[in-house]
Order: sequence, then structure tokens, then C-alpha cells
Amino acid sequence: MKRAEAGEAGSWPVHDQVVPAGSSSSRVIVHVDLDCFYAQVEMISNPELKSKPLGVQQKYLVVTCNYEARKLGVKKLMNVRDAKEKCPQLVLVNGEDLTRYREMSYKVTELLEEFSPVVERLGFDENFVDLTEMVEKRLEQLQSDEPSALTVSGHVYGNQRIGYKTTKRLEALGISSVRDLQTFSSKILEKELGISVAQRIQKLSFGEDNSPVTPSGPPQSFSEEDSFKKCSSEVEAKNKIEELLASLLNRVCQDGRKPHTIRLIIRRYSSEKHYSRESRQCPIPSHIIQKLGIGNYDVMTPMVDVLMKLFRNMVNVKMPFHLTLLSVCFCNLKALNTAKKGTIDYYLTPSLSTTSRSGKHSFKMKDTHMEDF
DNA sequence: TGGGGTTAT
DNA sequence: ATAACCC
Repeated sequence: MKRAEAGEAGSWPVHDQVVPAGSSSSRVIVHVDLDCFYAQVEMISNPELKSKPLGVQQKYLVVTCNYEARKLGVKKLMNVRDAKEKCPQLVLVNGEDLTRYREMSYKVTELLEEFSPVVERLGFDENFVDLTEMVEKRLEQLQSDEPSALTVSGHVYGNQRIGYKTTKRLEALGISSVRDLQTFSSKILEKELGISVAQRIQKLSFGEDNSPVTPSGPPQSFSEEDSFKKCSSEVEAKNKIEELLASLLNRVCQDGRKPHTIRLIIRRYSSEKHYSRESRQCPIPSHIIQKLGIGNYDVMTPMVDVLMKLFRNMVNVKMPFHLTLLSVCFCNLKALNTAKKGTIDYYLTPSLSTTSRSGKHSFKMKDTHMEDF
């Protein structure tokens, strides 16, 4: 059972299931959910914060806070004004740069991968670990050592969080609780939501989730975004895009793989709630891809040119415009190593160094190939 | 509502 | 390219 959360039973009708010992279908999946992760990272960085009510701020939101702050009435995603009003002593740190959170997040995942490689990430602060194999092996070991009555049982809890849109559609059908969903006609639900969504959520309503834990592996995309009150000129947009791109290039450089697609995302100002984004993407020209490992100096300008073309494709710069968000995304990541084993290119990777700027590129031996010798 | 991510269509 | 979902 995945996504089982004992703590959240609350008002939800809970469906406990006994997992029989040795049952061939039972799986052992641990859900590791770190609470107030960003705040914890900040407290590790600066232990003086540990004794204080701490909030992590992004723009005018307190996106998360530590327990001290929670005791004093601060909630996740609370307005900074409201939070300060509730808790004037609240210490705020800026958490708009996710670099350290992302790094710590992957450290947690890597730690869990030592128990089993089957670890699925969900956001930066949740991991699902499939420990079935480990448990089965230990069970075998125990049974051969001491074949006394060995019974293992556990229980799982059904938990439902249906997404915003689906919630609205279900409400329209008069479905507002898990019980309602359990008893609702499958046929009608399938007609309303499509067979895929209908069957899945109805199984979930009974606490049945047999979806596998899918190892996340390295990320499929890298993106950087920035929101703001107003961006209404091309120059302004270009400056912001350059900032986002610079950070992204550093990240891509460290990752080692090469993105083959680039996307620009905008959010236009709208007085209504609507909150919708638009994007344009295109393949990254191959001559730029080739230079990607080498350092950012040579790629910055041509890449900005590409992005500004995407920008003008979306935004008519001859007309007034008002944007509230810009985001750049690298995706379609490829393991760069098209080089054949045994050739010199296979063993060498372009490297950042002082000589690379003067036109003489340098190369580093890849650690992963040391074992080849 | 931030600044990210994923998968399905 | 967008929509919907997750945190």
C-alpha cells in the first residue's frame, strides 16, 4: 500500500486492512514524509534558529514553518502579514532559492536508496521506499534460524486527497466523502470522469492502491522560475530570463547530462483567479548542446537568443503586456554519452577550467570510468 | 499562494 | 502545448 498515512485519519472514513503474513500479494512500502522540510534545512544551516519560531518566506508567503511557529498559530502558505500579526516574534528566512533544499532532498533520497534502490520521490520532501524484498529476505533468514511461529502483520489506512478539479466534478455529482465515492455507481462515474480516473479513484476510496513504487532516478527536467508583480517590457523580461538561465546552466553543468529541449513559460496578469500558464518550447540547437559542459560563457548568448524568440512567439511585444511569472525549463535530458566505449571520447568529458575560456578546452577523466582500468 | 516537480492527453 | 496532478 502506497501513500498510506496513519496520522491523517481525521474525519476520513478509514479502511484498515490486515496484511497477512507471507501473503504473496503483500508489499512493504514505507512512506517517508518530512515535515517542514525547508525550515529544518534552515535550522541545520543556522542552529540559532532552532529555539525560535521560524518561517520560510517566498515572496509574500510563509511557505512553511517550524513547530515553534506552528504553536504560535503560523500555518503553511500563510500570508506574511497574517503570520506577523499572529506571531510578531516570527523569524523569517528567504527560501526562494531552492538550491540547498534540493541538495538536501537528494541526500535524503540517496540515504533511503541504501535500503532499496526502489525509491520514488514526491516533491522535495516525500519518498516511498519499497522494502518488500528486504523484508522477505530477512523473513527467510529468521525462519531458517528459528522456525518458531513467525507471524508478521500490519495494517494500512486508506487515504484520499482527490485534486482540485476532480473534487469539483465529484461535488457536482453529490460526492463529498470517501463513503459517497465508495458507494457511487461505477458506470456513471466512468461516464463522468473517464474510465481511467474513475476506476483509479474508486479503488483508492477503498484504500486500494496497487500502483508500483517507481524509482525516480535523476530528474527529468530542471527549471527555474520567478514570480513578480509586473514585467511589461522586453528588456525587463530578457534580464530576468538571463538570471534564470544562468542558474539553470550551472545546474545542468553539474548534472552531467544534456538537455535537448528548452521551454519558456509565462503567466500573464489577470485580475480573475484563472491562474494559467502558457509555454513555448523548441529543440536546443545541436551546436549549443555540444558546448554545454564547457562552461556557460559560450552558451549564454545563443541560448538567450533562442529564449527571446520563444518569448516573442508568445508575447506580442508591440502591444502592452503584463507578466507575473517567467520560468525556463530544460528537459528531454540525454545521457550525453553517444561516444562508443573504447574511443577516447568515451573516457573524456569537457571540463570547466581556466583554459576553457581562452579557447583551449580541457577534459577531465570521468570518475565513473575509473573502474574500467 | 511559491518554486518547484511528474504524467497524461 | 496544455492540463491535471503532487509537494
